[in-house]
Amino acid sequence: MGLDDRKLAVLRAIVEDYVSTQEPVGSKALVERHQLGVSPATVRNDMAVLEEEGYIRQPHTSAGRVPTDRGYRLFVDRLSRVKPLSPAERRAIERFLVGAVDLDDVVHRTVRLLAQLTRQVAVVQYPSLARSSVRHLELVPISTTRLMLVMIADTGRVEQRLVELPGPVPADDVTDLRRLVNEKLAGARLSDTPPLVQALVEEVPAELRPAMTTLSTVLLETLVERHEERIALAGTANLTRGGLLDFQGSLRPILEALEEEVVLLKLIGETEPSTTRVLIGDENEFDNLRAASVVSTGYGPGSTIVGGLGVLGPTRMDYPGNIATVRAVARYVGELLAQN
Amino acid sequence: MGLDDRKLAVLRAIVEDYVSTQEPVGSKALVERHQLGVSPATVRNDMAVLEEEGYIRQPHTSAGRVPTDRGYRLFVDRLSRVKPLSPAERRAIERFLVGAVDLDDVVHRTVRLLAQLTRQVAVVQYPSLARSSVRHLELVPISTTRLMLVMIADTGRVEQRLVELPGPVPADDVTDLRRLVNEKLAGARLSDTPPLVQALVEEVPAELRPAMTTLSTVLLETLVERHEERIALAGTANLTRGGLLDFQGSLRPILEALEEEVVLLKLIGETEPSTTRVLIGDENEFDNLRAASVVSTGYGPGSTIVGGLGVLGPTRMDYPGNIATVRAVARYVGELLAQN
DNA sequence: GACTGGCACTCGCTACAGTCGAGTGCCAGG
DNA sequence: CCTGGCACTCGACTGTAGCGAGTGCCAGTC
Repeated sequence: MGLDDRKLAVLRAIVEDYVSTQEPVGSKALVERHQLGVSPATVRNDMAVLEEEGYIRQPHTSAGRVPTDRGYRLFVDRLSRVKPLSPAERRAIERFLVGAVDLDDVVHRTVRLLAQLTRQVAVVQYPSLARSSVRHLELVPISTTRLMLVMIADTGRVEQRLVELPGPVPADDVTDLRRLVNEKLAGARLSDTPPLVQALVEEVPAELRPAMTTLSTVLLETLVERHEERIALAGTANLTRGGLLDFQGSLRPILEALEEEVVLLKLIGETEPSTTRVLIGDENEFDNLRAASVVSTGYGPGSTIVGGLGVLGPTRMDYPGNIATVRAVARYVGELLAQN
Repeated sequence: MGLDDRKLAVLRAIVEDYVSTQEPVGSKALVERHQLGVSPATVRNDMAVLEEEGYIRQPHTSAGRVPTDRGYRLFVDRLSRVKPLSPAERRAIERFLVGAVDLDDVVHRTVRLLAQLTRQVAVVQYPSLARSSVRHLELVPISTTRLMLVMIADTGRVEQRLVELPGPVPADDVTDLRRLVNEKLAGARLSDTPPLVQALVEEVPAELRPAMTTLSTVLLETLVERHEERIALAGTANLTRGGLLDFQGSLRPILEALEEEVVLLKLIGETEPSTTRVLIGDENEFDNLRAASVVSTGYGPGSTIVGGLGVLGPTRMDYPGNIATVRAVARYVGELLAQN
């Protein structure tokens, strides 16, 4: 069944009013606040249709209407335009991100910036190792039987692992190992390394074989197979705005979900094309988040994508504004990464 | 004014009951649940005195008594014995911490373990750089004018910074720089490095001077002066247990405080002797946390202390249990660090 | 056929009165 | 110094009533 333009305008008005007032909106208030050009009674008829179609609902019989998840979906897809950022916001983004000394620093600043601009919970995934290439591998002797393996990725990520060698390895051998490993692996995408590492173990001189074997095990198991993803989070205090009306009274499930890296990664770390993704309420696969919406997108230097970032908040959120902010921040971060 | 033994027993009973039931406790319930050997009326008289002295109070005129912050303080100082951990808890700690591959991993596991055992918010400070020594400094060329400086500390921490060189530096010079820097700084406490770095810049051959100068700036400014502290957090969902009765209805101030690293560091990152510290309610210097208590202690390999860890929860918490758990976990972590 | 004004109806919210009961403070007596 | 008894307080809960925002429906108008 088709909805004519006016019904769509009514839906849009309901969403906008509800988002800003947080109260069910009635037909009378609607015609007063928006130039719909019709009477409340007409609006009521339209509302009845919208309700029948599942776009809005009444919390109680004698209350105004509230958008459903489906209503928000329609609003996002067809009724809203991405708001351009205000100059103040643009300046804030630049000011915030300039002067980051370090990948950690970039991620940290980004996540706080996002939380501050959107007034929601912000989530930023560190550049994924799976999509990084090896820039350099460093072996630092800790003792004769211990090495610290430091991997520097082209995305700026640095990971380290302690390697317990099967026996003592002299300093010269460590130098050889370092050279060999770098010759073979530097520049390779992390996902392409397994066969290379395999080859390394086989080609290596006999006396280095045992050390190289344990080294390769650590490398493959802790860096490649379970590719270590990291996540930064900020703005959880924003969940308490709207005083428990959002999230039907309990922050518990939300806070629990936010503690699970796996969940967050699923939310914002998707591969997908570079479009912005919006998940509304029960579209979400996690029960804990059925009262929340997520706006996320990928970021990376140039047009490649190395990680995701986004915000999470009540379904009653300012979608156009948040979408715009998330996109803008992702773009700036991408530029920042491209410079390094 | 002195409190006799029975009054103290009454206070202890009130604290214990209130902590477990979360409801104001009355005189009748008290004599039923504890073997005090006296009648409710007597208990009432004792309560009146305790209230006058500020150890307990009545939420409403016709309600039972609730401990005040001062009452908890007395309880913690004089009325409670540290609970020995159950074997199950000991096993949990060992099981949880065995198999950590990495300092990050240790800290991560520790903070989750603490949150799980105490059912409170857990906070763990990474080993402080200020109390670490330099184990090794690595310089990785990124381009001819860029280096990645990687510092590995004896505590296992690894920090990296991008260094923009004033001009191109050939590979051999980087090797020289690396050697010089390590000869001078390896083994030094980070806090002792400034004069050493100063000397380095002066001693270095003229052609390396500019590079060494920028290098030393980065080193001193980002690693020594503003000593980068890091913090891990877990268990925020535990704040919602006790359904908003704790924290007088709003998690907001607590969540805000937990987002401020500075605040957390002040809470758990104190120098102090190796005793366990308990901050109760308004003893806390931050207004946001006046409804919360913190139990914290230092940890480190052997008897030295390299960082702090602890838990944060409502003033109505199981102090003896949490103190025991915090201590035990700190001890295990210390042992773990000593092994590396 | 679409829109509008009018009207009866629903139902959550608030205020108010009344009851109940847990808990207290006090006092006289052991 | 402790205890049992007793009057009192006051929050929690219940039921009732009135208010008002908002609705659905219908007959009338353009």
